[in-house]
Amino acid sequence: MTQKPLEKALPFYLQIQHEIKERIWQGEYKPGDRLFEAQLAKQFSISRSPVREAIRTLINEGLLSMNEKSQITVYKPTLKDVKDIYGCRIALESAAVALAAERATVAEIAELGSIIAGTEAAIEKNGKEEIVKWNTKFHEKIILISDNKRLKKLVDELQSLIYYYRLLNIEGEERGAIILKGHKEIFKAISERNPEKAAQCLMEHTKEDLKNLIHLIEGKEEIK
Amino acid sequence: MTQKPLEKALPFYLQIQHEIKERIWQGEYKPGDRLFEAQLAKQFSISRSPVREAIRTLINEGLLSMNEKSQITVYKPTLKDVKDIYGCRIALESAAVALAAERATVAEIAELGSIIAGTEAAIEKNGKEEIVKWNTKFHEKIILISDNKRLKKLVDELQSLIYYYRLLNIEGEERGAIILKGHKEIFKAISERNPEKAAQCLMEHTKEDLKNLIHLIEGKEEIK
DNA sequence: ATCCTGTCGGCTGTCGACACCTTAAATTTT
DNA sequence: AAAATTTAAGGTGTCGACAGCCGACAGGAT
Repeated sequence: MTQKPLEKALPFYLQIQHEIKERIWQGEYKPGDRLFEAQLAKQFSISRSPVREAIRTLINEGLLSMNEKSQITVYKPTLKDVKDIYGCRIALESAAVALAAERATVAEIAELGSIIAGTEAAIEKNGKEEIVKWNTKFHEKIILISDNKRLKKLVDELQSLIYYYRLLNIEGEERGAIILKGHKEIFKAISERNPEKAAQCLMEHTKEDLKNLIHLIEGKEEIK
Repeated sequence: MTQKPLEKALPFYLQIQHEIKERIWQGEYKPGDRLFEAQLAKQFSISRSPVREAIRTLINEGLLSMNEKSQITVYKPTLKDVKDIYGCRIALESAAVALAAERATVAEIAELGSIIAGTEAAIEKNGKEEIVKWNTKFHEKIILISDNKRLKKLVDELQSLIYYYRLLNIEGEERGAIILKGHKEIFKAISERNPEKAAQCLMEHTKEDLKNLIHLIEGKEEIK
């Protein structure tokens, strides 16, 4: 009789890591903000060691950056950076969708279908938060179907770098509808088992996204 | 077990990081080998803190891995892993080469040409080490031309994960020639400013590489 | 002999302290 | 008053120590 293993509290350095990431995503720490080991340690009432480790990991993931003088700041994407990241995402995700179109099981295709249904419902209600959630789900599902963990990790990391803009991207009246249209095309191509077409659709869909995003960013003048 | 003296210039944790990476690449630490913080610290005559940091970073880069019990081992790629990694590389590098074909300057194309010349010379001399070096240079140059730092970082990391096999891949009589042929085709496509063709060539070239690599790995039965 | 259980040693997670570097403020010098 | 030099403060890099967890081993009970 197997006994469920007792849960062990996560080590501090992991908890801190998640907490800092959360704060960045929530906008509590803004791009360019400087962070201090000692200060964080005091805040969390722990020593600097776990804080240091957490920071190191986040630097590796790209969410924090360290200059020559070892000063830590919150990652601040430039416009070129956003474009570069999207370039990578397009490359990786279009490869993923091509794989998905080849190897998706009937059940998996059905799941994708229900995600699209969910998106439609969210658009009806005009729940922007929710639309974003379904949108994310759709892309994640495709990567899952492609069954390539390495690919998933890379996309996840890229995604988290521009998490700030996730919500931005459904500003504008028709964004939800446009995104849905793109997803439907991709879905169709997968259903038809047409890898090239699926990749093509996704590429256009994502480029469209990027274009919109750039437009919004330039409008806001928040990054140059 | 004397240690070559550590330079004072870089912080310890960086030196250790490089040293460990080097040892993995040199085969001193083999896939699956376990590493111990305290032991390494003693070897380098420093405390555990910098060692810990170095290990953390290498874990993030994927060269080391940590199990549930926090034990550190050298990354051991599975066959599926190698395939996945190549899948990512193909996606990223073919995107890179397409960009390169669009925006390469005349000077850059010339540089690529001289790299190919270097490869030919190396093949003449049958210098396997050297062939590998030129091969790497060719791929790196393309990525540089594509002018996408993010892409470069991702490819570099993937590359380092299977660094073990860099030499493996030119085993076999005609490998050098085959690789060269692939490079020439890619080069031609870039010269013609044909992104699609360039991407197509690179994809086939890399798939060919993977196929050969899998063959060799399966022959050696070193990883399953 | 087999099975428990208490003990020991090894290893990681965390801590507090200190040395050192950089930057900015304060003081002296011309 | 401006420039140069010293001093102070704030932060990072490194250290040695300790606690908790885990596996190995040994000795006693069945």
